[in-house]
Amino acid sequence: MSLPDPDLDLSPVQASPELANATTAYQQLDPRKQASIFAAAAEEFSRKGYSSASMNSLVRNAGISKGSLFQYFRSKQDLFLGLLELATSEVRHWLRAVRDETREQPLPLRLRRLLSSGLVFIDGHPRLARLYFQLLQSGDAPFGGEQLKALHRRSRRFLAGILEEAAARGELRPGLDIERASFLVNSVFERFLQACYMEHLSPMDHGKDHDPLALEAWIDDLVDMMTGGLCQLPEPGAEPSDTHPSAPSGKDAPNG
Amino acid sequence: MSLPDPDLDLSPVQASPELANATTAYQQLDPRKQASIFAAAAEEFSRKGYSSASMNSLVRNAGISKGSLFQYFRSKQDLFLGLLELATSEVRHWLRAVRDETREQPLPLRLRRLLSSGLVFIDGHPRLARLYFQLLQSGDAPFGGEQLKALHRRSRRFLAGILEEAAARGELRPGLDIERASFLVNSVFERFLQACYMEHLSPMDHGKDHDPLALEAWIDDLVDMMTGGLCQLPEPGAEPSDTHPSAPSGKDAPNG
DNA sequence: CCGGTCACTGACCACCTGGTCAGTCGTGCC
DNA sequence: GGCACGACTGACCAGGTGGTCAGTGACCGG
Repeated sequence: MSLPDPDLDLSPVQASPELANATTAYQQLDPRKQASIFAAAAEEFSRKGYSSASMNSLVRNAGISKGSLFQYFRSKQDLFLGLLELATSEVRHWLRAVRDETREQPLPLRLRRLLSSGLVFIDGHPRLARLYFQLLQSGDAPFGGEQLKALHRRSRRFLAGILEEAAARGELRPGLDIERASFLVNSVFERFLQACYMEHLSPMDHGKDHDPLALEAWIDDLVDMMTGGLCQLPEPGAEPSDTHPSAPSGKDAPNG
Repeated sequence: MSLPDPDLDLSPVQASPELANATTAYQQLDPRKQASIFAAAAEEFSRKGYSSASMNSLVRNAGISKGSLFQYFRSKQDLFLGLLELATSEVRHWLRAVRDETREQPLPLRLRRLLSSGLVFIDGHPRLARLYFQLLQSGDAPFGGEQLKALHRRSRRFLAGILEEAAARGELRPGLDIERASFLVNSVFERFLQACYMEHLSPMDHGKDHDPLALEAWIDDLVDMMTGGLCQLPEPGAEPSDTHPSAPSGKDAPNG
């Protein structure tokens, strides 16, 4: 393979990731060294979280001395924030690309596309993805809730935009609260993507090593359930409680 | 109120919380001291996470000496695990109670009850809840993924049981995959409850200081969306993409 | 008033942390 | 060769960590 390290996130995106808070010394560095620092940092932070990550261990894995690292980044926090900014901007670009190229498609298809290309992203950038999700949740990041709140808001706004477009096309139930709907979709999406690489979230069978077909089936079902609902379609005025209507329509065919 | 410290979790449940991994020395302790240790530990761990929590700070807040603490608990990990076991068992009891007392009710109502009594639980046991949710997500806990995986599985199994009962009553869409449905419901539930007290998850307006009515409206909408679906009810054979059927039924009335 | 018991204390331990800086080394210029 | 430059190093720093243990003092039976 052309790239010796398949785990080298970012490499398909740009050869030398430019970390935001890096000093000029870092920017003038040999790109391969930049990459090894970036890789070691992403690995360390994404595995241990901010406060448990050790600069000593990071430096050991990156193959540089501690003195150098602190010439490239003023502090642990600087390095972490730079890394995060890169991760979130990467995720943002990917999300926008999928949104734009599916603009004309009906909602269920769009949602499926979003999820499945989310899987592709995670596959290609495992450490960035881990970093991003860890940021979304863990509370030990070195900044107050404001930035986290903004990130979550952006994430929901993104989905709200997609839902609004669907609403404009009449695809949504009339009267649906977009904000709450996007909260729901957001919850399921983030949880699903996390579950796909974090073993302990685990609804899928991780023994099969990410069988793509099985994951696509998951995606189809999740989107069907979100768009079509868990319950049988209520006949107006009829109580669904103890009647057993045999076949209302196609079994569980997607409605898009 | 009768209890001087409203934050004293657990106090309405049992006077002296029995932490699992405590030594005999702890069990023979003055219950008030037990409670103060428990309170300080829950506060410390739930605010900072496992690895960032400091035994020194904990000891200071509990008003005891470090030597004593390590006579009551052999290690930081022991204390943390005991605390977690208590939190999870507390949550489990509460969940089961709600499940049992709503057994005869239709699914949407049950789901609403689960969510709203979840709010009550969080209100009454803020630190326990924070601890529990932190455990669910943060990766810096002092044990491998197996236990976390089991916890998540239990959480999903609980909801799967409720969905199965609904399916037996014919309340669910035929052919619905219960496992995946419970994953979906679980995602939304956990995320909603977290959002209710963690500011940065934040879809609700936290300015209004937990306005119960607004939260109930959220709950109603979320359950409606999950059971009824986001999209308008598809007429079999009709593509909903570019037709604008004006009023399929009641605006967004719950279907349960 | 003694001696024994025992919960309790906090100074202390080895270790690790993020961060620094005097010194080393390779390089290229004169 | 001599020099200056600057990237790089790792021993070092103050401070914090989880954990220990010799010592203290309150209590109690005799």
